Amino acid sequence: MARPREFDTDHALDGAMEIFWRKGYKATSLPSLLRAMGVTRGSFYKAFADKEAIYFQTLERYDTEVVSSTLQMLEACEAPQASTCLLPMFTQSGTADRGCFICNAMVEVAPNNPKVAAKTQEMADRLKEGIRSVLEKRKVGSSTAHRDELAEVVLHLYFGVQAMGKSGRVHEDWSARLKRLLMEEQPS
Amino acid sequence: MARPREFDTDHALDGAMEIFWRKGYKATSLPSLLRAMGVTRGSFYKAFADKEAIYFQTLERYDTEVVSSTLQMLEACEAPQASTCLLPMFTQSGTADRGCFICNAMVEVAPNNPKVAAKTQEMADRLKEGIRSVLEKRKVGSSTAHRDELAEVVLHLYFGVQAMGKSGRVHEDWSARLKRLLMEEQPS
DNA sequence: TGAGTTCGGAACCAATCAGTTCCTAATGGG
DNA sequence: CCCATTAGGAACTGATTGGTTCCGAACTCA
Repeated sequence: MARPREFDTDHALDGAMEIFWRKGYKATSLPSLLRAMGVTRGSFYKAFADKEAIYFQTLERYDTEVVSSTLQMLEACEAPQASTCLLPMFTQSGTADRGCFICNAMVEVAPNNPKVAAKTQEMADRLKEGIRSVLEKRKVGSSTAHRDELAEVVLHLYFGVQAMGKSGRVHEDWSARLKRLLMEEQPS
Repeated sequence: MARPREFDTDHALDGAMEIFWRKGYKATSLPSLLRAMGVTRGSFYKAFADKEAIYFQTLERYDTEVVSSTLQMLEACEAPQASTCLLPMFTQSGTADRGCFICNAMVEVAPNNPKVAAKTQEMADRLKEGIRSVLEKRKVGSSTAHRDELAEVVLHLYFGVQAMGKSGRVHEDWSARLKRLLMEEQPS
């Protein structure tokens, strides 16, 4: 019944995610957000409550789209060395110059938004689990506990790379670093 | 000549650094910034140009105060194990709940402010040098190149910890992790 | 003491902020 | 075909944004 939407919700959410990801929460004004979504003010408030609510929805979307595909990539990897599977997470080619949305949300939004804080932690935990699984499958490290510790270290390294990457730091050879970190290669 | 300042510039800068550190750049409104500095509008624009300029000055202050004292702490450390010296960087007790100002600046401000990007990279490099020096002094690792690599890894871990800490993640035993990372202890 | 200079602070500025109201257009069910 | 319901969008809200203007007060130096 009644008049149907003229815009595609998923497409609008993608636009919102893109601009929040690129410019951050505060720096994204409502007009620019609407432009990115291809939606007018009236429709926006009818369909998505308000700015804070849609930000959270874009986080959820990042989880189901970007994080999930990363996990699938890790799961599908058949390389003998764990470092080979994990390396794509350290080459920012996929995320271009926007960095990692989770990292941005953690630093800018999470401190004064408990829901965002909880969601980002949940996503980080999913990533860690994916990393842990890669290590487990290849029996990297000397025990389950050791693998868990290595996964935690790799996860923190990932966020460190993402944070520093936003200031334009060039990433050198993480392939070699990961290999040595995971003891797949002797230090030179 | 002429009327002297009624406020202390350093004290005002400290107030500015504190609020930028805690709330970020965009989220700090001018009124709240002035309140934190204990300065009125007129005096503010006469003494500090504008919001962007004073933000950069607080970054410089963070460098000369916080970063420098961290480096001194690393330099003065006489513990036999490098991990013991580096551990304080991973316990957020010093920075409380504000995280690391450099990390915040990298993620929120650097992408659209080249001066801030360059400054944060410079500070990160200073930190890395401090870490490298700690490792060098104790001959951690198998070579100078290997020590440099480990310093780079520890630096990235530091920023990862800071970023994730802002979402409230609890930090577990980095002491043990650092020990094993720097090969000062065998994995369990 | 007077001239010159800077400070402090209130008032003011246009622009922008997120969010609301309200009316018209479009649609599907009965 | 008509009515209930919802979308679209312009216009408007009050609050807040960062920044400027201006003037009297306070001070130093000659």
